[in-house]
Amino acid sequence: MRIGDLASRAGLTVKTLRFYETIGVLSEAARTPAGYRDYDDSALARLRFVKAAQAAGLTLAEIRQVIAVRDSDGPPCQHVTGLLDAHATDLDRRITELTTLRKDITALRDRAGTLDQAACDPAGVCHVIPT
Amino acid sequence: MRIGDLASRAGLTVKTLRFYETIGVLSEAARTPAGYRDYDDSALARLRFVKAAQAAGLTLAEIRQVIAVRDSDGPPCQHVTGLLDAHATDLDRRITELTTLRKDITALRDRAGTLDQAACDPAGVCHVIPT
DNA sequence: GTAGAGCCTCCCCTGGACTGGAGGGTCAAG
DNA sequence: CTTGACCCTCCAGTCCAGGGGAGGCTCTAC
Repeated sequence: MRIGDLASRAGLTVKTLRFYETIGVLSEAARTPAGYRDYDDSALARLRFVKAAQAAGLTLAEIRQVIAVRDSDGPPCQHVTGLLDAHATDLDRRITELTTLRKDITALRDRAGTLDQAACDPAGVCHVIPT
Repeated sequence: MRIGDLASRAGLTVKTLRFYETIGVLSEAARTPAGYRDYDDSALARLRFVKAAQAAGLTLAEIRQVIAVRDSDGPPCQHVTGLLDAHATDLDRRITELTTLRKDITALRDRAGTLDQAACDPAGVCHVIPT
């Protein structure tokens, strides 16, 4: 099938598929005599994996790595679970950070209600944000 | 004071200060006859505000806007509280997304323990990530 | 007078995942 | 035979907050 067919079947754009090829997430396709890319169903399976892995929080660079492991060392399951663990740890950290920031913003917002706008000092730009 | 002094007092780099000037977060400084930037204490106060606003989650583009409002319309307090509210809403959404993703990863990770690595199908790259 | 620290401008680089456009070739239908 | 949809490559830009380094001036201390 041609790139446009594959793109619409996978729910992606043609641009995205060519981009995936350049970064090594999608392997180079066969070509028709005219130079058009010619894909088979394995490409679609590959793209489904890429989408699922992205949904699981993996980056395209990581996904490319996983594919490389699969192609050279066999089942990349251990590598994948390692990535999942790393992402879980990272997510915990980020969620904590964002939750802290959320609380800080709430505190600032609450305090803002008690302030007199006329008392806002130009030197500090705005007293809603304490320096 | 010269740019290096201001940078160390503000806890920033010289590069950062020049960058802030180009994007309009720090106003253009006076120059010595040799062309060196020459700052007064108001620049330090400005930088303190910028850091505090960043810590509150505002982007440099938003901070520049706030400063512009201050310089043309007076106290930007209302503008600032609006930004805080918008960021709070955005944070709530992002925290929800990340928490959902965290749960999904935990589920995948738990399921991975029950899978047989030998049964990992090459066509799907890795069965730890269900497509 | 000379070393070294500090300053200047200018332009490119990063990461992440694409997107847009220019300029041109190919294919199927009418 | 032409129109329009589709395909090709290559270049460049998006967002965000800076960092790196070249090539060249200036200032201070010894």
